[in-house]
Amino acid sequence: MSNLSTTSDEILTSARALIMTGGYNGFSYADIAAVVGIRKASIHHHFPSKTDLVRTLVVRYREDAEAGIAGLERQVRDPLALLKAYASHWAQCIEDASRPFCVCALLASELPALPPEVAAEVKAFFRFASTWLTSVMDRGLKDGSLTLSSEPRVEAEAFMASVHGAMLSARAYGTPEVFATILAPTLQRLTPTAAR
Amino acid sequence: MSNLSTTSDEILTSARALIMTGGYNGFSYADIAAVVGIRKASIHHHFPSKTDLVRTLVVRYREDAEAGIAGLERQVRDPLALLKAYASHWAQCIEDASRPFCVCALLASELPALPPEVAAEVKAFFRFASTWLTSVMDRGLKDGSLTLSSEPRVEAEAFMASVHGAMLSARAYGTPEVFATILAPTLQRLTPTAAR
DNA sequence: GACAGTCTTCCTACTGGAAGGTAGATAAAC
DNA sequence: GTTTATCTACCTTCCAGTAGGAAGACTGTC
Repeated sequence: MSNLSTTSDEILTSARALIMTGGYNGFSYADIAAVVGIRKASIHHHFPSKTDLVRTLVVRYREDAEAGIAGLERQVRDPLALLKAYASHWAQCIEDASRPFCVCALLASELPALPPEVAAEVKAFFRFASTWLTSVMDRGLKDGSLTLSSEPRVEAEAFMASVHGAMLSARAYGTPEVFATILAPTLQRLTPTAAR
Repeated sequence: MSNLSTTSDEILTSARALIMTGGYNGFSYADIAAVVGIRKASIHHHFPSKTDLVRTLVVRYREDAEAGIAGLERQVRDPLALLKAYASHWAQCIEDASRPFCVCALLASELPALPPEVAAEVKAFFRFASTWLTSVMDRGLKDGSLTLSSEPRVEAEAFMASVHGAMLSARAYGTPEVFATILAPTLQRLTPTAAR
């Protein structure tokens, strides 16, 4: 059982990287086969259809995100610090080019053209991220560690939009630093005056 | 000469709509042919390759945007009002589903997988939008009609990121109103205290 | 004003390759 | 001896793109 799931993991990993660069229609089974070193047909053994593959990948992506957030919450308590950690996590992923774009952000942009099963999982990712960020904003409002100018839910949506938009700009300009540059004033604005 | 360019315009218009829903690899010449009512081969007469077609489309898209902005600048002088007009233009496009997504935002997300000629034009669009927004922020800073918490250029990038991110969220949730909800606090923050 | 030649636009018919996916065999693992 | 993972070989459909021709519109010449 030790490496029983290794091949399917490799398939998912390479598919994730390929989606991150070109979206759902930007890769094929042949591309994955070339990376993993197996034949196209073997991929169909693990994932009967492309829809299965990408749906599984998005589910896994969300589970990884949930685990990452849970781990972060264990280490960091302060709401502002949580938002900063989240932003700098992405800043690092973009700057070292390891994960230059959010899989679900890219898929969401193509949402109307996606198989319904995949679209549903992408929407679920957005709901998860929104729920978490809203809870962070809520805690920040209650303990005064965040300065909100709107309801927590609206602040959460605005924050997520900034992250996704900043990601897009970093890609468009080809300058990863733009991400951090854009996020800085957003985080600054959420910081209580006393802590500045 | 009256309708000499009509077919090529129809091709560009339908291609734009198709790109807006599924990106560069989300449509084919066959799709356009079905919409316009001509054969695939006829499209190649107007646009020899798909790269030509999409490059032309993006150039046109930017020219249209430039003309739209120029028209807006003639009608509206106040920087804050300009930003509000820009935001509500998109809010309307998204809500009436006429232009549910920015062509260049979608293409930018697939940037690494795009033909270089197309990628270059997409980048040019981002530079144009950024330059214009920076000039608006600059004027707002100088005449005091905007409250900036960073340099004009950074504010401009942050504003553009919010617009693109809000667009994405509206699409992901399937709720167009989210766009305006996210932009509201952004515009609020830029409004001078005296004018609130 | 008629004719000839050219240009524009669109057509049918086709090509080579890539797409997602299937059938069925093989061989090792449990 | 069944299950798992992989293979070769193949299928169908779709893709971008090409060749070559038909029909009409435009243009220059007599």
